[in-house]
Amino acid sequence: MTRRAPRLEDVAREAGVSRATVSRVVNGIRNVDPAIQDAVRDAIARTGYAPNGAARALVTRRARTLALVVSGAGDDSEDGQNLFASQALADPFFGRVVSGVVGFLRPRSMYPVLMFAETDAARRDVAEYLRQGRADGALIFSTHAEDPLPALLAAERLPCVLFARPGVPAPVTYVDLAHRDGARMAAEHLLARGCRRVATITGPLDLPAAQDRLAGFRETMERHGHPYVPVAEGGFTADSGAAALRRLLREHPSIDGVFAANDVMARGVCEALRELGRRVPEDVAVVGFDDSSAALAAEPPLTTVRQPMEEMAARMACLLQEEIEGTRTEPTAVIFDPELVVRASA
Amino acid sequence: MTRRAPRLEDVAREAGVSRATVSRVVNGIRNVDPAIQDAVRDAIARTGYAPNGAARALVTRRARTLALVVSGAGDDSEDGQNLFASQALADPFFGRVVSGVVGFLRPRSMYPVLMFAETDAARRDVAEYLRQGRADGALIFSTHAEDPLPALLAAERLPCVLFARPGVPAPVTYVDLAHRDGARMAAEHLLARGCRRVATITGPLDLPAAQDRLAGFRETMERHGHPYVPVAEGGFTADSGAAALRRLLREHPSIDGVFAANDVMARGVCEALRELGRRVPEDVAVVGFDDSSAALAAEPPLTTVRQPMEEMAARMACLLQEEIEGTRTEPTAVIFDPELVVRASA
DNA sequence: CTGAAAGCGCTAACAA
DNA sequence: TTGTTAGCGCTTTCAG
Repeated sequence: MTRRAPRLEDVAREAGVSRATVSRVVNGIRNVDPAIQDAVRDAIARTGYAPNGAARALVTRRARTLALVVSGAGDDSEDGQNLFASQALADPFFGRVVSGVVGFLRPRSMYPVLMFAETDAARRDVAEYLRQGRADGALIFSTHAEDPLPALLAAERLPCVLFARPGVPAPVTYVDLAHRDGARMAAEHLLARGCRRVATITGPLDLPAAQDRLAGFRETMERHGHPYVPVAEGGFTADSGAAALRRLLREHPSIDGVFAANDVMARGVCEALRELGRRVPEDVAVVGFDDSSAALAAEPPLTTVRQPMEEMAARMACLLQEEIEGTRTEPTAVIFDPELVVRASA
Repeated sequence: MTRRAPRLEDVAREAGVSRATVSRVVNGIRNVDPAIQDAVRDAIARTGYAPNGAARALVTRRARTLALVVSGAGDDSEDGQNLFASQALADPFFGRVVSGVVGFLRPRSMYPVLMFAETDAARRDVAEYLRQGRADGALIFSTHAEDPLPALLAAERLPCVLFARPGVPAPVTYVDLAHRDGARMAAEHLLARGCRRVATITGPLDLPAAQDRLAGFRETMERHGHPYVPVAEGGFTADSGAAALRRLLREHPSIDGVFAANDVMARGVCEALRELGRRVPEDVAVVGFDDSSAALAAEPPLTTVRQPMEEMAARMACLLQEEIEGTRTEPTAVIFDPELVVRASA
């Protein structure tokens, strides 16, 4: 006795009205007699009706679903496909992104579909998924600057919004941070607290964000009379941060301040300093970037440049919706302002 | 000139066959003349056809989508809704789960929809989403034993598979680990390496998994002549692990081995020990549980009981598909075997 | 303000 | 082996 799920028709009969009227009530369209609205709502409750998503999507040409894509730049060298997912999610960055996206979507009864696009095949799958209309658009978070996905989707006119300015220029909407301003804040804070021999550990320099943070930091240091700043390149991982710090100290043993281009590296820096017997912040002050969960997990908690990830991710979803609904047709860029969060490390 | 997306009809005309034939080719159904198959495939390529997901879902009554639900036990006390998502994703556990699920789904051109169910309202939304047929079933990962979601879905006969035996008994399929066996391995390893004053830090004891790990550990210790084992309860967080260790040491200063019921706590234990000037493993050996990313991040890397999360998650997806397709109608339990991974901490 | 009716694009009987 | 056709359940003109 597996009874068929109730349809609009059933509710209509129960309420003594037409399908159209029930549909109007379900979709909150005005111009329906309040009394009838109540009757319909009763009938819905009585029958346990739930509108069929596929039928609705078919006629409205909208899945009411967005894809959340974590995208890399790899080719089809297959192995490590599984690793990509776990590594991407392990980034403390990710939780805040999802939180922001979900915060925007949930009130709209929408939920993100999680996709990984680390190979050519996976990228084609993302495009295919969108073409099938299973998702209306994609929120793209690239781990590499050379990610070909944005261009791929743009070429097919599939709606998408990127996190961060694309490395390969493409007519695409994106959300980004004023990285230079953030780096400036870090520099000024270190100088204000009295640091005079300050170095910086950058992210991978093929990333625009890493370049901008470096440029902003240098700029500000120069303006304050420090034209030469020791620089070491890191890879945004804790180990790479620790290694970069050791390289820096070898050349410049008297460093008293470090700006690391993300919190994860800054945390590595703090650990390395502790091992070397240098106190943070007394001997060396450390400033991170992002204000990710790594900032609080570090010992001591990091002074850092906060990137409002939740709002940025939510805004991405909002921009994507506009693009899907055709409210906006031209690519746009929205740049958020960073904020200095002072904790114990500097 | 926004040309309408090509439909089955267009491909059929292009290939000079009927819609049905194109449909058969698209869906890989036999009994189609190879020559015609080629012609159809050509036509598909020429037109750039992609089957409409909604239309397909409408007629097959299947969305080809699974929900991946992270579920709590909270009520509607609203605040911290956003926190729930980021906290859940911050768990090193999560990356492996997603990796396993995606590994199973991707070859089937399926992708998980990410949902969070930490309040009554959110739980109702999950049920509604399934009732609408926007997803065919749910993979449920509960953070609390008292999670009401499984029972809610089971009552509506909505397909779902749980990670871990439900705290509230319900006729639901689930995947779990032989926790007792895992704890036994930990105990035997500590004893084998010569530890004689061994303590354990448990997870929240309302969780069946935490209870089982404790029981298995005690059982084995007893069998080997250690009827009394100091126990402290933790909360599966690093801080709670460190705190529990300090409590234990206060009562039992000469402890030479600790079994922590997860890696995150074990990591906290290692840090606390280091601060107290005790070496790991020379002074105190530490064994964790899970083999999550925390195990490698710890200093030293943790000896731990591996839980094959990826396989378990993949199996959940598989079991859910069976349930959706009606291949299996009775609730089932699949229990996985743990494995001891020996690293530096014990 | 409400109802009748025409599809949305596809699959799956059933016929040929 | 291929084609014809009847829906899947809903939204949305267009009449009334």
